[in-house]
Parts: sequence; structure tokens; C-alpha cells
Amino acid sequence: MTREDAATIFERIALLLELKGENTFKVRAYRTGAEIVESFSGDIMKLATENQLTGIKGLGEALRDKLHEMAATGKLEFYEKLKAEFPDTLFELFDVQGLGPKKVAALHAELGVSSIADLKRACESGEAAKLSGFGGKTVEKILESIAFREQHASEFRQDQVYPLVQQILETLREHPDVSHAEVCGSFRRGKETVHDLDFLVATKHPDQVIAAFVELPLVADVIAKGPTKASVHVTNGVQCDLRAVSNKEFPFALAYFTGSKEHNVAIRQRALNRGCSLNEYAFTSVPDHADAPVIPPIHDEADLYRALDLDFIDPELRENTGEIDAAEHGVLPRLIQLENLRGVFHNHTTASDGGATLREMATAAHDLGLQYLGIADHSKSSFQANGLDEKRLLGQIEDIRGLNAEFDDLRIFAGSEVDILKDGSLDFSDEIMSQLDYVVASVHNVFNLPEAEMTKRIIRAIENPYVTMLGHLTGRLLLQRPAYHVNVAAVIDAAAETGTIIELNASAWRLDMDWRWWKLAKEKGVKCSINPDAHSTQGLQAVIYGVRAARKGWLTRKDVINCLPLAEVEEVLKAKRSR
DNA sequence: GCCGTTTTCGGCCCGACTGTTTTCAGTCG
Repeated sequence: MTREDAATIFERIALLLELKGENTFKVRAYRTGAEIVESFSGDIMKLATENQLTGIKGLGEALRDKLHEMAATGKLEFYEKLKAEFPDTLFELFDVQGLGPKKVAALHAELGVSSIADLKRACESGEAAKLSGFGGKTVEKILESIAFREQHASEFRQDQVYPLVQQILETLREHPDVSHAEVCGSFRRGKETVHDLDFLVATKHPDQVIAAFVELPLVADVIAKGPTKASVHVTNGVQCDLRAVSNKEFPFALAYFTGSKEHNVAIRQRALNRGCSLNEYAFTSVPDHADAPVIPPIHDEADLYRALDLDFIDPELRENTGEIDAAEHGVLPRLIQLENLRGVFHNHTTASDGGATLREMATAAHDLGLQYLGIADHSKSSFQANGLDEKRLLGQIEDIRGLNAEFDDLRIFAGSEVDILKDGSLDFSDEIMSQLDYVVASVHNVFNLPEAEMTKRIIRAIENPYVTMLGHLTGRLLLQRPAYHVNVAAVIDAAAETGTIIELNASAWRLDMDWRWWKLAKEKGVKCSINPDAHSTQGLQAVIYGVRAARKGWLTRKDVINCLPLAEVEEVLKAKRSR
């Protein structure tokens, strides 16, 4: 049993106890336990196997015993019994916005609702609205949330597919009959969510590779299997397609299946204009065409673009939003790469809602080879996240200054993720903020303002000279919660005017500000900071997703402040407040 | 269920908002 499995079981116990109306503090203990298991730095399951779990704050006797049982036997008797009292599908009800334990319990007990499908029926029939505590508006909101879910059904965030892609690619590449293997489709283009995964292999023996693919241990069921193509569902529900082509066909198939459709249409048209024809198997000159050219040998995608008088276009840019024109004129941006990042801002510690201490975060950043780490725990209004008040913040600044003395080659910046309050004022005074190295300002409550008011609120906040950067601009949670209403273009203008950096929150749940806006922001001279918003040492890895989104937004290392060396980034942090 | 400890049990994070109520419960962050 993995740590993720154990954490999920604790989280589900918390939900079920909540449903049963158990003591809320007991519920919280399980929830805390889930977070500890998930973010523990070290092999917690190994410790559990060896019965070496003592001394971990938040894991008392009861949870330690349960972890031990899970590590030893692969299951938990207590959970099995508890879960037998409810249908398995009940958990999905908690994903509906506006439904908490009390409402789910009422729906289940009084109407027998135990799945989203049941819930939809109960809402549409008018039965749900009759329950005590329910009414027309409640039902309306529930139906809205269900519709949002349905709209995004069978879509997956990057964090849900990234490890899977690595694993499948690795297996395919190890196969003796495979000479090339690549992932295509929207994943290769770095989209924030994907519907399915498309794999492509070059091989002389497609049947053997296809056979091996459908036999992978993580395959749950086989949808289709033919001589050159197979489709499967893997265990987490993602559909994966595999296509097998010859070595010669590989570059054409790679380009074709990477898309986007719009990009492909434009590229094929370009080929036609030149007397050539392009499909997923070949690039040929059209017979009888007046000035059909001689086709040069094509071994890879770069050759293909070259044959069309274009610079190589990175997959992330292939959305037909100007990349072909830029490639023709040699003005494509040289996109940022993960290795360009020299530090990260906006990270949390146990002082607020993070899972790792300041020292653990610093050590992890140091081990990753980063030159600087910015801490930005929540401010006092974020009670739910144990936000710091002035006194605790000043204490943390002291701690950071002290810890800096211990590291030769890592600089820790003292910051704060300061709440933008409803009226656009900030959770800390200028006097307090002036003692910080930088400030990330973010909206964490009152999401339902009209667009004009929300826009005004955010702009007022970034007009403050101590607000170095704006956190997760739209507040969206991918596949879960839509963005709040805000005029992004107006905020970008205000950021340009005030010299405020905009965050690209790299959490796979957010990727906010969206990649579609970065080209505009860049034109206006707004700088980007790729921020992992890490709530654990592992959370620092989220920069992988952030870099992909930044590339999709046409950003280069020059546009992203955390590519700067330490001395220069220090100046950038000071720039706005000294204007 | 955990913690801290006045070693045996009391306290554990809190405010805003919404919708359903007619004074507040439930949800969210």
C-alpha cells in the first residue's frame, strides 16, 4: 500500500465520520493524519512497517496503529467496516459545490440519494427542494455544479496524467521492437487538461508492440485492438491510444497526431500552396502541379518544418495563434526551459497550511539546486489556513534571517501571501509589508462579486507599492471550480502600469494566470513569476507544470523573473516599492 | 483523535456568506 492509498483512506474515514455526525475534532484528526501521511518527508510506509512511527506530531496512538495495520496487511479493518455502511459512489457527492456532510447525510437518509445520478434526479423532480434546509436556490446551485462536472467529465489535469505518461513512454521505449516512442496530442502541446493520451511508436513489428501495450499491468480494459492501433482505459480512467507506424512515417505521424487540428489545417494548406501534400504518413509533391518542388529527405519534425520554409515550432505553440507566421519570419520566441529556473517564490510552511517546516523547505530547495527560495505563508484573514498575524509574521522574518546564515548557496526571501480583502484593501499594513522582501497578494474569499467590482478590488490591491506580485489571478480550480468574474485584460494593464509581477501559479489545479493571456501580458511588459505554491517539499516540483504553461504562453527566460540570478532578482523585488 | 500536561481531561481556528429561515445552520476558504 502506498502513502497515497493510506492518505486517501484517512481522508475517507474523515468524510464518513462527518456523515455520521461524529465529533468534529476527531474528524479533523483523521484529516490532519491524511495530510501528514501524504506530505511526510521520508518513507512513512516503511516506518509504519517497522513500527517506527513514534514522535510524529499529529499521529497519535490510534492513527499509528491504523497505519501500521495498513502497511502490514494492505488494508484496514476499521475502514472496511465503516465503508460497508454506505454505498461506494457516495463519495462523489462531496465534490459537488454546496454539498457538505450535513446535506449529503440528509439526501442519503431521507431520499436514498447515493450518487451524482441520484442527486440529479432528486433535484430535477423537486424532491430535494422539500428537504429541511434545502430550497430553490440550493437545488439550482447543485444542478449548476453537476453541469460543470459533466462538461468536464473524462478530462484530467496534468498531475493526474504526467507520471502515467512517463511510465508508459519508458515501457514503450524499452520494448525491443520500438525505435521511437513519443506522446502526442494535447498532452504534448502542454494543455492544462487532457481528454485522452495519444502515444505513437515507430516499429517494424506493430503487432508485437500493440500486444505488449494492451498487456501493461496498469491497463484496466481494452476498448479496441487492431493491427496498428489500440485503445485502452488505464486504472485511473484515462483513455490511452497507441498508434504504430514505420520509421519513415514517424515524423509525419508525430506532427499530425500532435495537432492542434487548427495548426495542422494551416500547415497542410501551406504545403498545398507549395505544390505538396501532407498527411500523417508522408509529405509528397502533387503530381502535375505546375511548380511542384523536389522534396528533401525528412527525418524529423524539424526537417518537415524546414521543408515548408519554417523554423521548428515547439509543440506548445501549435495552436494556430500566430506561430506559423512567426516561424516564417524567424521571430519565434526561444521558450523557457525547466533548467532556466533559479529559484521559486510563493511557498508555504507549517507556520500556515504547509506540510513542511521552514528548514525542511529550505533544505529541499537547496537539494534541488535552487539559488533562492521565497516563503509566503498565508496572512491572518485566511483563518482556515492558519494564517499568520503580525506578531507571528515578524517572528518568521526573524527565523528566516537566522536560517539564511546557515546556508552558503541558498538565499531565503521573507514574504507573505497577503489576502486581498473584499474592498481591495490588504490584510497587512504598509508598515508590516515594508519589512518583507516581497509580497504576493491573492483573493481567497468573496468570490462572487460582479466583474467590475472584482476587477476594481484586484486593481486597488496591486496599486499598493508593497505588492510585488499578484497571486492566482482568477482563482479557478481546474475541473472543479470556474474562475471568478474578473476583467483579466484590465488587470494586466494595471499590472503594467504599476510594475506588478503576475504569478503563473504552477499548481496543476490552478495554472493561473491562464496561458492564453501571457502573450498579451508580455507585450504590455508585464513580468511573470512561475510559482509552485508548494504546500510540501514535493510541492516544489509543480514548477514542471508551470514551465509547460509558460511555454504555451510564448514566454522566454527573459520574461520570467525567477530565471534571474540572485543579485538581479533582488533588484527586481525592490523595483516597485522604490518607484 | 491529538495534545499538553496543573498526569487526566479540556480544548481543539474563525469569519463571511448564502439561503433558508425568522434567528441560524451549513458551507467555504
